[in-house]
Order: sequence, then structure tokens, then C-alpha cells
Amino acid sequence: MPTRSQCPISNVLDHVGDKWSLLIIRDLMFFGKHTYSDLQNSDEKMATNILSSRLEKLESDGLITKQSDPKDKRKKIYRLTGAGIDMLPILLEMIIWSSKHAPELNIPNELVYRAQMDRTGLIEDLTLRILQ
Amino acid sequence: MPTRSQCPISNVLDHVGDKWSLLIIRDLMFFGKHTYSDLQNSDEKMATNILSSRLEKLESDGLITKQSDPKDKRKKIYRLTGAGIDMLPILLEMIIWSSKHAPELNIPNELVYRAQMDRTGLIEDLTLRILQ
DNA sequence: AATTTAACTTGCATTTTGAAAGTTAAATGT
DNA sequence: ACATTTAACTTTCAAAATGCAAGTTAAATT
Repeated sequence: MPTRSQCPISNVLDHVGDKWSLLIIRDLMFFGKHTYSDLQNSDEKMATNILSSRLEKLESDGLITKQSDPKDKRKKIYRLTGAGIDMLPILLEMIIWSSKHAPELNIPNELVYRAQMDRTGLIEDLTLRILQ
Repeated sequence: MPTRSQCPISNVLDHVGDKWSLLIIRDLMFFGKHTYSDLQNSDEKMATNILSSRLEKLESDGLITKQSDPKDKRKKIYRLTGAGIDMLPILLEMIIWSSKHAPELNIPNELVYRAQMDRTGLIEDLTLRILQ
């Protein structure tokens, strides 16, 4: 997406303001997914061509990296960059929003509780987990 | 957008996961815009038919309300609901992300500073301002 | 009474999305 | 060694969403 304005919110949407990009980031962040086929098997079942084009954009936007798996050269490993990891607080706030406004979804209580009571600690812990 | 999964992040995107909805919420939240023509004049210049369809969806999703202006019956007043106001932390995190990863944008320093050092206070103040 | 304003709607071209099938290279099984 | 399977895509084409321009309607203003 081309830059639409100088607004910081609009800027984030220029990177992830579509239906799929943030779900890819979610899968890399919370579910330890790293390969194309991992990502294709999310609950939302995104079309493979869309997944491909989103990965390409996220990489060129500097939110993820792509590298070959040295043990199996068919596999490509996708990882979040620092900028990608820094989307975590945005995702946490979305979880909090849903816990309040869509309580019918079953969201892990502990996660919501900690997101509100110990944000900083949770963010640190998750960041460390993503990095290793 | 139909419900795609039970994921709380996906759920938020089902409401605002397009290029425009969050910008409408931003304009109602930060810029005191309340009418259709106000909203049409944002920097990003969204097409009028898209604005119309987004307002309709946001209203039916319970994020905004629409009422006639009693003083000028041509005008319709759009306002955030509680659920809409509760998107504020998500928007704040987007501002913080951009302040770190797109420093070329000129983002009010004070806002970023306070968002990080006094989140709770800032959210309270902005919420009060939105409500009156 | 004529003009302007506000909030849309309509029509149509362009772009994006989505579903399904196909391709290629590397790994695995026999 | 050869056939099969797996992983990561690409291609094709139909369907849906987006975007632009022009048109409509009711209420306010001149």
C-alpha cells in the first residue's frame, strides 16, 4: 500500500491494514509458526496466493525476515524482526478489547489478566520467547 | 465481514480490519469530527461511497452511533460508543509503534511521551474529552 | 424563489481477493 | 536409483471490493 498520509495510525495501517497481515504476525508471535505451511493452517484459512503476497510485503516492509532452513532446503523460516515484535502491544490491546466486547470468545483468562495487571512483564516475557 | 474464527485478534479485525474504519475512529476520537463532510475531508481522502458503507458497518457493529442534529436537520452527528472509545488503547499503541519505527513522521512528542509514561492518565483524559 | 449545503446513492471501471489447480526443487521411501 | 511425497510457492480465472465521477434529495440560506 502506498503511503496515504503522515498520520502515525495511517502509517501502521499502510503496513498491516488489511484482513490478513496481522494474523500472520499473530501466528509468528503467539503460536510459534515459522513456515509457509504452518501459516496456511491457521483457523482463518487464508488463500495461498494471498499468504504469499502478504509475506512478500511484510518482508519488504521490514516486519519479517525469510531464510532457508539449513537442515531442509525446501523449508523457508519466517521470523519477526524487531519492528514486527513491536506490534505486540497493539495485538495485546486487541485481545483486551475482545475480552471486554466479545466475551463469548474463549480467550485465555490468564493472558487477559496479565495483559492488564502486568503489561510490561508480559511483553518482556513474550518478547523473550519470540526471540529464542 | 463475516466472523472468521474465535480468535480475539481476528475478531477485532472483523470489525476494523480494513484500510478505512480505524481512520474514521481516529477522526472521531482525536480530531473532534462528527459529520459526514468532516470525515470526508481527512488527509487520506476516502471515497464517499466507501465512507458511507463503513459508517453503516461501524454503526451496525456497535462502534458508532448516528443521530440527526436538532439544530440543522441536514446534518447527522456521528459519535463513538463505549466500544468505539475502547479502541483508543489500540490506536495509542499504533502511534507509539510509528514513533519508534517511522520517526520521519512528525508525531506530537508530548503525546508519545505521555502515552508511554502516563498511559492510564492519557486514556482517562482523552476518554473524558471524547465524551463531552 | 433560487441557490447552496449536507448527506448521501448510483453507475461503471479498476483492483483486490479467493478458490482451485498446477509447478518446481528438495527430501524421503523402497 | 527411482518413484513418491513434501514444501513453497505460481497461475488462472471468477467474484467481490474499491475508487472515481456524476447524480439525487431534503433542508437551510440568500
